[in-house]
Amino acid sequence: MLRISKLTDYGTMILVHLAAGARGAKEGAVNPEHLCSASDVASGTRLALPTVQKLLKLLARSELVRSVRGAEGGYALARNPATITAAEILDVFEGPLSITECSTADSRCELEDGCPTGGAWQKINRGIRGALEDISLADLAHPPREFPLVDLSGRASRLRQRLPPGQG
Amino acid sequence: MLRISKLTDYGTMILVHLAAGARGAKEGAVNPEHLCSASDVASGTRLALPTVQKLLKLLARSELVRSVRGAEGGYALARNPATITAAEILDVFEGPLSITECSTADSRCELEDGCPTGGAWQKINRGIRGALEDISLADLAHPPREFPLVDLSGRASRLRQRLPPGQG
DNA sequence: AGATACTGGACTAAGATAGTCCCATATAGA
DNA sequence: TCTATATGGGACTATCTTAGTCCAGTATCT
Ligand code: FES
Ligand code: FES
Repeated sequence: MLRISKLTDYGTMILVHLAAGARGAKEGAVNPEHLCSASDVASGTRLALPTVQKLLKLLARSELVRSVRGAEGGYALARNPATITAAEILDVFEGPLSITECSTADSRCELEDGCPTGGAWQKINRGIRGALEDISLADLAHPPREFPLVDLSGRASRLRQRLPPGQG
Repeated sequence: MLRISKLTDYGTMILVHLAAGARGAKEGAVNPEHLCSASDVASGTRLALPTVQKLLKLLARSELVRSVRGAEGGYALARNPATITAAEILDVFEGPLSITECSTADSRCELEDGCPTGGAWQKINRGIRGALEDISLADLAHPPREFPLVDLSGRASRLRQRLPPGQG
């Protein structure tokens, strides 16, 4: 149920690597200036290099990761991991697709008139999205810690302001 | 993000039709004895008949719907709509798949050692499932009413006892 | 200049999905 | 008993999506 693609899973691993990899570079403290090359990430995550390259290219086009070209170039997180939400990560890899076809903003559902569910899935979707917006990349990068997986009541998330408009 | 298949969406429409259709048959009160044929459901939901047949066959094999063969036969919900959860519905159509490959019970993930996320998606998945277990088919069948889309804190759902073991 | 490393996009194989169709079986009623 | 009505099980195909690879181009550092 409710699968995400492998690519999204890999992409999350890569993001976590970037979040944690910046730490290992300089004596324990996080160094946002540190750049990881695609090869670095591939060996660090044990994923195939071409796949990592593809995903990093995708990430670099998003707001989440910045890149520096040329020798000694590489990738780094564009923002603090604490301000990157799981919902944003899913948006990058899976697009702004919703749980059902008819709940996307732009697609018009031809069944809507006869549909007896009346947007129930849409509401469920919004609730799930709310939950994902309360989980940050920093949470994902610290597995031993229990992160706050509570409360999908749909109230405004404290991280909401980073989201592009029209995707809720 | 987090798509469910069209078939699952259709299947939910069918279930809602069965839940509501039993009502229309006899003067407003729900009649659990009323059987809907596949053709009834197809015209009621405006879905293609072969697709409806396929989905009803699937549903009949699950615990959610019972069937009567032969002339004057048809389908009806096997249980009260209030005791059927959205999580169960997803299980029927999408199988017990989890949000990521490595979070299913039986599949062993070969990346687990090097995986930096340490089961974060699994926890997210469990939370989402908790939310889906708190939404009943009866909730889905009453769109005007606001149903309780709150609290995915992971505590035991009050409907949990109907779920088959080993899928939480 | 030459090496390094990202950028953009094409491309393919494999798998999942959506939808249809056929034949067998069960039941009710004439 | 015969026939119309329905479900049961499964095969089958076209289409879309996914996963993974590869190449030619561009920017930057030494
Ligand atoms: S199927 Fe599109 S609105 Fe319900
Ligand atoms: S990728 Fe399988 S456990 Fe993380």
